[in-house]
Amino acid sequence: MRNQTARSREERLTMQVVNHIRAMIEDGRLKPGDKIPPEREFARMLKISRASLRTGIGYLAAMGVMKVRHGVGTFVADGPPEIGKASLGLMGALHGFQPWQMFEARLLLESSLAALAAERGKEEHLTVLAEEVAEMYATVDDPQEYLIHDVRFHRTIAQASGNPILAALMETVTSTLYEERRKTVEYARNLKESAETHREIYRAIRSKNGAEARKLMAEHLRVAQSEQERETQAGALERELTPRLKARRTKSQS
Amino acid sequence: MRNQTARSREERLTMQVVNHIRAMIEDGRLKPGDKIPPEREFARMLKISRASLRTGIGYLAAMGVMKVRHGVGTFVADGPPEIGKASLGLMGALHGFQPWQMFEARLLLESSLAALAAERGKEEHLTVLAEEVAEMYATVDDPQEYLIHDVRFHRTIAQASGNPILAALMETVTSTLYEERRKTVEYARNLKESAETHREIYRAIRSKNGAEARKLMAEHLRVAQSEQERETQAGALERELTPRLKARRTKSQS
DNA sequence: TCGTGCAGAGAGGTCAGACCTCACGGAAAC
DNA sequence: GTTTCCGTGAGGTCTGACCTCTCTGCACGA
Repeated sequence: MRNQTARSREERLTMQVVNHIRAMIEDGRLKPGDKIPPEREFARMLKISRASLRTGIGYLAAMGVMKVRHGVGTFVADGPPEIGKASLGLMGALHGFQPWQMFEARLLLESSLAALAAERGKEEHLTVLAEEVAEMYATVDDPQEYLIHDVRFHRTIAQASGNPILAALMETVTSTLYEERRKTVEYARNLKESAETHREIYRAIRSKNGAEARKLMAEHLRVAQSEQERETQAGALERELTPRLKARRTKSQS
Repeated sequence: MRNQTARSREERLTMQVVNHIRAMIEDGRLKPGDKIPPEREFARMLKISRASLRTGIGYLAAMGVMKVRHGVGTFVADGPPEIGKASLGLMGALHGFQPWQMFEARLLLESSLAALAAERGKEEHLTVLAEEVAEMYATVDDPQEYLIHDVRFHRTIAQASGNPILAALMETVTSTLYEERRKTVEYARNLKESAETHREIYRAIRSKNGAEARKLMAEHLRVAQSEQERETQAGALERELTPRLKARRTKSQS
C-alpha cells in the first residue's frame, strides 16, 4: 500500500480514505471502539488535506461505521451493527414507505429470528431474556422503562439467532419504529398482557421450539402493530384536546 | 417563535442540510432524479459555507439518497431503493460477517419475497419475469449476460412483492453477493438447469401459489449457495494452477 | 455536408490556514 | 474536600483560490 497513484484517476480522495480505513479494519489495526488519530495528524499521515479526510470520515460516519464526538475524537463504532439505520427514514420519504410495510418487514424478520434463536440460542442469551422478562413484569407501571426492556428483549433474540446480518437488518427496521413508539407508549394499556406474551416467547425459545417461537412472535407483532396504531390515535386525540402542552412545532407526522 | 437558528446548539450544520433536503423531499419540492442547485448557489441560499453544504451532501450521498456526478451536478437518487448498501461490506469487516450468514439472510428474505410476489404480483411484473426467463434461456452460453438477467429476475420479484422495504433490504444483501458472483460466474456450469429452476419459480408465482414459490425459491438459493462455493473454489484453483497470467511475457507456454 | 477537435463554461473536488466550539482534566480557589 | 475556572486538544466551520471533469457548441477540415 505504498503509492497507488495508478488508481487515482478512478478513485476520489473520499474513497481512498474509506478504503484506507477499511483496510485498517480488515487487517486488525482498528477494532470496534478504537480511536483514530486526530484529524490534523491523520491528514498529514495520509498526505491529504484535512477537508478531504473529513469528507471520508463523514462518509463512514453516515454509514454508522464510525462515530464522531465533538471535542473528544473519532471512534470506530462498537455497538450492535446497524445497517443504514439513518437512511431508512430518508428512503421512506423518497419512495413513500408505508407503516404497514415497515411492520411487515419486521414481522418477517423477527419471527424468523425467534425461530433461529430457539434453535441456536446459547445459555447466556436465555439468561438475559429471562432477566428482561422479569424486568418487564417489574415495570408494567412505567411505560418508558418498560419499553427499554422490551427493546432489549427483541435485540437479545436477534443476537441469539447467531446471524448478525439479520440482526442488523432488524435493528434497521426496528429503530425507526422504536422512535415512534417512545412517543406513544404513554398511552399503552395492557403492558401486563404484553409481558405475558414475551414470557411465552421466552419459554418457547428456552424449550428450543422454533416453530412455536416463530408463531408466538408473529402473533405478538401483529398485536403490537394494532396496539401501536391505537396508541398513535390516542396520542393524536389527546394532543388535539389539550393543545396547551406547548405550541411545539411537530416537525413531521406521517 | 424561535426559528431553526435556535437549535444550532443541538444540531450540527451537517444535519441542518440533511433535514433541509429531507424537508424538500417530503413536501415534494424534490423528487427522485431531480437536480439540486449548484453547490455555490445552494450554499448561499442556505447561508452556510460551501464546505458545510458539501459535508451534508456527502452524508446523503453515503446513504444513497443523493448521487453526485463530478462536473455535472448533484441529483436525488432515482434507482431502486437501497439501504446502506455500501455499508454491508464495511460492517462485515468490522463484525466478521460470514458468507453463510449472508446466504441465510438472503434465503429468508427472498423466499418470503417470492411468496408475497405470488400473492400480490401484478400482470406487469409477471410479464417482465417471463421475459427475463426467456433471456436466461437465450444466454446460457454467455455467463456474464446470463447473470444480468438472473439479477433482474430476482429484483423484479422483489418489486412484485409490493413491499419496497423488504426489496431494499434484499438489494442490500444481494448486491454484495453479486459482486462476488460476477467474478466467478465464468466457472459456472448448468446454467441451463438454473434457467429451468427460474422458470419453475415463475410458474409458481404466475399461478399465485405462494407456498410453492417460497419452497422453490428456497431450494434454488440453497443450490445457488453450494454452486457459488464450488465456483469460488474452481476460480481459486485455476488461478493457482496458471500463475502465468501475471507473468507478462507469455513465453510460449502453450 | 458531415465529422472532428478544441475551447469555454459550469459544476464538483481539493487545498491551505485561520478561527470557533466543545469536552475534559488538572490547578487554583473556596 | 469540593467547587470553579481555564488551558489544551480535538472536532466544526469559514473563506477563497485553484484543480479537474463534463458537456456543448462552434470552427475547421475532409
